[in-house]
Amino acid sequence: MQMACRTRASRIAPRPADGYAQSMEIDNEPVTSLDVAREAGVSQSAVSRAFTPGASIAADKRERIIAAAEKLGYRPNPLARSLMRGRSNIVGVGVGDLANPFFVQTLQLLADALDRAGLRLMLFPAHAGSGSGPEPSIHEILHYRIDALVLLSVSPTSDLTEQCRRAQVPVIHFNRTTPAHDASSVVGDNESGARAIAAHLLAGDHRRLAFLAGTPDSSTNAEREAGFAQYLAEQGAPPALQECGEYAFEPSMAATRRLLLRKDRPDAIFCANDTMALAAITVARHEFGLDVGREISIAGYDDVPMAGWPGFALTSYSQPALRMVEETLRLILALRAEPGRHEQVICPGALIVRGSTRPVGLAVRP
Amino acid sequence: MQMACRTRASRIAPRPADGYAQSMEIDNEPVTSLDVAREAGVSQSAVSRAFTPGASIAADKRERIIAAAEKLGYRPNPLARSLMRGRSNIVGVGVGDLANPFFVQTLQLLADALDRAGLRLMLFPAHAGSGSGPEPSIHEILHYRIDALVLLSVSPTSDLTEQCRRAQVPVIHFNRTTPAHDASSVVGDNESGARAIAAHLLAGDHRRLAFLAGTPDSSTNAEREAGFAQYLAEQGAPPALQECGEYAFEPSMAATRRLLLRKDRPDAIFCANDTMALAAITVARHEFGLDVGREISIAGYDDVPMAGWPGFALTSYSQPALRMVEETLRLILALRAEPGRHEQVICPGALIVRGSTRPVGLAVRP
DNA sequence: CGACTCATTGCATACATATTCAAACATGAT
DNA sequence: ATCATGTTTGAATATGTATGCAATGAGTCG
Repeated sequence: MQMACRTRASRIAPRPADGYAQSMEIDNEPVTSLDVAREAGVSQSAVSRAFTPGASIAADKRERIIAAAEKLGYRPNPLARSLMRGRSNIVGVGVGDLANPFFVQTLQLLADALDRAGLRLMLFPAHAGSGSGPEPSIHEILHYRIDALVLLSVSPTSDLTEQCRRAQVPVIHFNRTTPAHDASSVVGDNESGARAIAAHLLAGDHRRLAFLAGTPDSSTNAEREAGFAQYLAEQGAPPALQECGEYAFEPSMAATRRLLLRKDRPDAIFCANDTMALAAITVARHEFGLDVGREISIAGYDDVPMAGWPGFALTSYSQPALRMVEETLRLILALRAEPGRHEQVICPGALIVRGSTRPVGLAVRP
Repeated sequence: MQMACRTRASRIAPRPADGYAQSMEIDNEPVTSLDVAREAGVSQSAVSRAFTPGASIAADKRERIIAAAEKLGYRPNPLARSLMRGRSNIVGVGVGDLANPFFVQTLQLLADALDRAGLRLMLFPAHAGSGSGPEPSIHEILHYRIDALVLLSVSPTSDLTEQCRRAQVPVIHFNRTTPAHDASSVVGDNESGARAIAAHLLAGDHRRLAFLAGTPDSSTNAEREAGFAQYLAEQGAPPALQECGEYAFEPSMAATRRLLLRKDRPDAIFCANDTMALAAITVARHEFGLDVGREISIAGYDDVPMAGWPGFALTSYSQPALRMVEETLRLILALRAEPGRHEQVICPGALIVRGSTRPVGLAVRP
């Protein structure tokens, strides 16, 4: 049972008698463009123009207004501005699973990038509960006249896609493509990456490969699986065993157990992301006593920071998070000029070889 | 060098000739309360009241309006609503370091909780670059008439605190207290937790304890350090060695090396959070070949999900993230009624004993 | 039936800004 | 000096909703 939380409450001192009220204790009323206009002796329109880049206003007058604004502590009210302009400078970001460190990294980079670009980030949960789709809150977020909607590996309902099209809100899928190619997307080069992993494992002289799959209906999983299988087929290698770990830790532990309990136990496992690979290493090492990197090879995908920890030394194919975020930002800026357009961006990664896979040329024959 | 990203662009088909335009292809113009009013044969005020809980309107009329609204796909424009009400239903959330899994977990829970409460989450980066304080963007966020500002372990500048007070925006510090107690806060019971860890380590019959500190100027670090040191002093144990890991992985690896290279190597390390403890385990095991949990004990703080992974089995003191988020939400709702008030909430955790510390009663004497 | 209360209703206005329009103004060319 | 051209300017209006106010109507009680 949970203990109750301790609480200590207090109040701010009441404001002093009205005689002192002129001292700037509490100025609840916010300062508006009209206040600045009066202070600078100009019209409200002029104040607005002073804060609108490219607006028609004399340079000296602008300076006078800016000075008055700073004196009063004025900033244009973003709500009123958004209402007028029909555009809010807000970007909606839907995130499903923050348990995957790759998306955490992405979110942090995206928050920084948007901030530098002067855009606000509205975060909302979009749990891809199978078939249920994102929460209803996303529909309200659309009404904020957002500049764009970024979905971090979230499957959208067709209803949502339709709503965005009608509201002229560009949708950018991050790390996922849509079957219909009816929206923009920024993804890694999943097929090439999977082929690179396959080549690396075959070169390590492994006999029996396995593929630990992620969420079956995701495009990343489909592409990684396809690239892996195709390369094996091209090289005349037997097809890989397969289990599903759903891109999550616990299910991947179970899936790894199933693989390692087989009579024809695989000697190499390619996991469709790093989280699953970390689970596979954990099970192989601590439950089966295997020497990962010698008796069994395990490779992942994403190259999250943890993959580099000495305890894992995970061979992986990197996804360039920073580059992908930069491309996302570029798309956001480009698409708000042309909402109807869409663009698919593919960012190449690189094979990162570490100790979790057997080095090429050092095969251990029984 | 980074390879260029591949790109594939396409345009949506141009809208059909105007003869077909009445088919609902693109309705750029959003539907307003006035449209609904006309459809339902009422005034605009009535529509507004139909969407305002507690407003004075007849039940049957409300139903008729809701029906008309659904038919037209109407939702009140949140920007206009916020402008009128002087409150936006938006909560600003400032986050410094998402490398700490505890804050990731918190952010996810907070996003869910706010969403269920019908509040929007505006995320902004607040890198606690020593002395520089949060980014300037936070000042603009204040102008959104946000309901509250939640800071996830971020040290605010006094300037920011002052601005929030004047704008009547309640500030809630998560996992950090302010020296002046001039704002609300939700924290774990750091002192008790540190004392529990100390008691556990002493009971394990350790001879030489060390404390791996986090960011020196954070309240969490100060409290955990104080609780740990006080308990040792009370029990007559010698004071702990000390190094600083800054709550981050790499610096903690270096700090652990320094500790383990000493002639008087400690046989137990209490790390001020789990991230640092994972680094300590990694170094002890892979660089010094130590059997963690027998030859050396390592304990952390937070009990993040990774602490439970079999590869770490980290003894830790849990911070109840869900409970803390619930309290934060309660505070948000309470404080927007009384902006001047503030409240300190302390949520107790629990000692979670795993394999990374020597079991009590099984001391290995040389 | 009259006076009273009370819940509804619509009109008008406020929220804080951006932008259209026409007028004012300056500039330069003829 | 005249005209054409182009830049500034402020008044007016628009964005989409919430709400104060007075008026309407329906009951209720005497």
